Amino acid sequence: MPELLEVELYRRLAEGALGRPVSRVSVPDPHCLRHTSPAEVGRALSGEPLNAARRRGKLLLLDGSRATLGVHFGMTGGLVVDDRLAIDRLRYGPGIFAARWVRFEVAFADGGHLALHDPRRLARAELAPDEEALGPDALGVALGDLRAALAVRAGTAGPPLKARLLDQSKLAGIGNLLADEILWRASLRPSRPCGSLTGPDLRRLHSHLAVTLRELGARGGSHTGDLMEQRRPGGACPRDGAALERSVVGGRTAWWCPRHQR
DNA sequence: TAGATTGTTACCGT
DNA sequence: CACGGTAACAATCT
Repeated sequence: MPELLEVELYRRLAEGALGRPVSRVSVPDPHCLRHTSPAEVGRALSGEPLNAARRRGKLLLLDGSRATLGVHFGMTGGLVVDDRLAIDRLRYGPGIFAARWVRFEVAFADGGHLALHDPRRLARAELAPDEEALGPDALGVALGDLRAALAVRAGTAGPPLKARLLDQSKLAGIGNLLADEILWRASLRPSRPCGSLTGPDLRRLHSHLAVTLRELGARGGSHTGDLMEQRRPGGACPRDGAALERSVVGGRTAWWCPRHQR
């Protein structure tokens, strides 16, 4: 998915859909609904406008007067409002709109609409999502909250740092690309045990996390990192030229520099 | 073609 | 039990 930066773009796009009465809900692919049915979502949202578009981590929250709709975008999901697709340059996605990829759609009385678009079918929509199951949002996270997110039981090494950064219940919004970029900038190995981080390590990680989100947000998304081009076989560290290593951490592919990431 | 992909979750093991 | 690794999900691209 779309990591936090992409979902924030979707949230801004969704603001254009607020205040417009919902006329009906259609769900071309009911597979995308979790814990609910097309009829129930229709009853929950029809007749009233959406009042707010919020985000927590990678979860988009659309508040109606009677219910809140939560949208997860999976790996390749996007949001469409009034036929405008918020496109990410998904490396493995088409980056184009196709009607058959509209999985869920809210039609407004004024003729416009808001739709969940996903070539693959990993995106999900649900009513009353459990927001509290997510950790604090990574965007703007305070040092103390990051420390708490990375805390481990006394006397244990804890999980690999990257695995914890990807754990949405501890810290919400960081995905695979952002994690690699942040760790590369902070000179920390993805496999570094959380429990081994020193005070200076933690402060360095916190500042790089904040700067990375700000910079990549301004550039246009999670795929605009300095490491992105080299995340491939034969890739070299943009900082020191060392051959990048590839490994699996937290169930995802990690690319990192064995020379400067410790 | 085989293998990879910006995510989440059920399940299994320690 | 808490928590991490793994496979599955699904479709597309190199």
